[in-house]
Amino acid sequence: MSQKYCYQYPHPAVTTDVVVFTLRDERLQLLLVKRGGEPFKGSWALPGGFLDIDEDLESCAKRELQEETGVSGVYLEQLFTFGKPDRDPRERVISVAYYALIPSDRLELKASSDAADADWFPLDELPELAFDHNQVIRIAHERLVSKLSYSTIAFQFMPEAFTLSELQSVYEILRNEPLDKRNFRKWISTLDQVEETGEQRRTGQHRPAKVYRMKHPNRVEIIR
Amino acid sequence: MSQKYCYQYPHPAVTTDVVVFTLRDERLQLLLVKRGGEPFKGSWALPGGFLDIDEDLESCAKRELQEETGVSGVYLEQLFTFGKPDRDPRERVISVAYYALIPSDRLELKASSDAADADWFPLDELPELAFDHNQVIRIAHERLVSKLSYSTIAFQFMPEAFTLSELQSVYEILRNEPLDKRNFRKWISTLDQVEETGEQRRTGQHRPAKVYRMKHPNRVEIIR
DNA sequence: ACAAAAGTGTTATCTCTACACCCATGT
DNA sequence: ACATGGGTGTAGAGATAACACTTTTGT
Repeated sequence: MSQKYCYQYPHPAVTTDVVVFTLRDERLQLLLVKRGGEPFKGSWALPGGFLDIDEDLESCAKRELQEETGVSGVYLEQLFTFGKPDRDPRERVISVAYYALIPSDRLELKASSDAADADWFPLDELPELAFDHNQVIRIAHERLVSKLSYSTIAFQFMPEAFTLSELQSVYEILRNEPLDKRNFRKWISTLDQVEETGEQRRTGQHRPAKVYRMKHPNRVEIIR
Repeated sequence: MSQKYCYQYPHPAVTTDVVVFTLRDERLQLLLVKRGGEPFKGSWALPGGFLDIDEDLESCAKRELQEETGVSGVYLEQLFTFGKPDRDPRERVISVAYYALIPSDRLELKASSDAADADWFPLDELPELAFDHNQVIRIAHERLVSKLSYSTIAFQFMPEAFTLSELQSVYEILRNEPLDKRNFRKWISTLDQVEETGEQRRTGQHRPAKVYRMKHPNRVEIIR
């Protein structure tokens, strides 16, 4: 095995890892992959991998996400860079962590991927994780929760078309508390971020709900 | 010149850069160093340098800060990681940027340092900068301004003992607008972050001001 | 007709903002 | 005695939170 890339001073390896959130079965869940190689072979870990030498950091995170899940075009944001000297037993590794939000209608995992096995786990039922990934997840969750209150980031969990009750349910799951329906709707209308599609959704033996879409589906607005 | 550190795959270099803010002459200023070597020799740049292979990222930022300014024990927070493939002409360099806040009574620069020349520049009178450092500074400033409104980060600019008028002046400089004295003091008192030292400051021909200190000088609290 | 979620306004409470005068000191 | 910044409270406006009934559909 050749060692052909040589430097005057030691260089760390650089990876990106992605914390992929979704809402599934009324719970906040995230994507883990089972490691196929050492170290931590057989453990669950965040999807991620080494940075190509000519690749932008965000491109690397997007590529990993695409390779593991087949998903692209979702909300992705840099989270934090982790670099404790001993966080990887093989060599010095700096990990630039990102987090992503996937709408609940796009969470079919690509069948065959780099990682033999990938699956969704509820945030409060995580298995033991490789590396410092528990810490990465904790920080990603804190960021997500705090962004809830001053941005429209939660909209990134919504499919293209949705009802206001569905949107309210997303906020209730994320904030883990019931919200008042009238106040919620008043608040949403002040945000000026959604519009009626004109469609209705008839589901169950009750009045049909108006269907809405986001005015700017790819934008996360800072509010208040 | 030997190239003795070899890897199977190419590795980027990793640096930390630090955006050091202070308040000086009633203005928000930041610390720049003049580059002594190529590339961008003679240009002003952020203090920073290469990560030692067994060094934690934050330790590296602290070390650079210490080497350039002689200052330690100040507020330091990771900002963002910059990694565009062409941001350094020598080789691929990933820069983990931090920002720091220095109290206005500790800004004497160490005379002899790595960087031959180091100086404070008002944020709105910056020279041309090396690398992508203009972008780094822009993002650091945005972060600082946004943290102003939901944390006690501005207190990190204060010396150990200060008057409420001095504190108000800090907020006025940072927010670039005058504030109402009574409302400001009411707000400060709801934060429950300062206490009277019992001392007074007699300066000029007017009533002396009560002197305050922070209750938790090293903590930045999330407020509101 | 009834069950079930959709939809819709008003009032009370709290928070935020505007605003002006007396106080203690140095000269 | 006067000039200077230090120190203090109240009232109106705006924002937030609490709260219940009617509508439309499927069975």
